[in-house]
Amino acid sequence: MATVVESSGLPADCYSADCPTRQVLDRIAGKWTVLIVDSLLQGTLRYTDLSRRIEGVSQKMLTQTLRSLEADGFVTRTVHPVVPPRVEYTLTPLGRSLAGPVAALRAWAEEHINEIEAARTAHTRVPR
Amino acid sequence: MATVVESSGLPADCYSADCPTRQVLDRIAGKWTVLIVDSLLQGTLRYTDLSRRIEGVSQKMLTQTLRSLEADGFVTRTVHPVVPPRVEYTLTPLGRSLAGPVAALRAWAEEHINEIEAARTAHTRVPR
DNA sequence: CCGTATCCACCTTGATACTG
DNA sequence: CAGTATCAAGGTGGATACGG
Repeated sequence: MATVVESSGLPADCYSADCPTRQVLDRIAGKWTVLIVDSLLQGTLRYTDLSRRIEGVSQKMLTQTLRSLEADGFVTRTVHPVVPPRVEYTLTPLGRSLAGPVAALRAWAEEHINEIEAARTAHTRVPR
Repeated sequence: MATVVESSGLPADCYSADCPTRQVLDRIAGKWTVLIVDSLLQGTLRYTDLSRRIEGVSQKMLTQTLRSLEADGFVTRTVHPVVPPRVEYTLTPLGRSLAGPVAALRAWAEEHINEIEAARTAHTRVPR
């Protein structure tokens, strides 16, 4: 089951769009995905709950992101046939497991953001 | 040193563009950043080395990505004043440390990509 | 060898209006 | 309540040509 690997640690197909890393990166890079997943980590939420919780998201983007998260198996969508409609979104085990690497990334970001901003300052103060 | 946290695990400011997580996410989400960092993990490379190694990258994007990586303190750029020009790129300690969370993400992606693709197939086969 | 400069096609996002 | 439809704006990346 050894995968083909270049001289670096990166699989060869990571230059193409269907590289697993690329696909996951593109997903979590979206403006709303991480916020939605994080909101659902504690439990099921309704559509309106999400839209209130995630400040600034438009109906279009919330729906669109939820739909693709559903398609990828990260959330389940449950429609209760009542009036008024009641639609609930819940993380799947896959969705919950995504929170792991995202948390690692967040930890790294918060640990190193000062260093990054210092570099930016130093760089702009000496443009050339 | 306690940071303000919402009822979820996500810092409150993660709804804004200057949230550390958002900034780092946007950086590594770029099409070329991960490939460049990975290429430089083993050591210094010249501009042309990078362009040959990273198949499909245009001069514009390679230069642009390297410049912003430099501005953020991830790589150093060394110009040797000779003819023909010799410019070398090297990862800083900060740049090398970024490889950690990225590797975690890659490992997760490769571990779960089958599950994701299975979900996609199941979803398209039952559109409604 | 190592870039810069321009132009352009695409894609993502957001605003707005409407509906079962 | 929980969406869909449509349109417009901005940003990202690529092709191409040229320069020190």
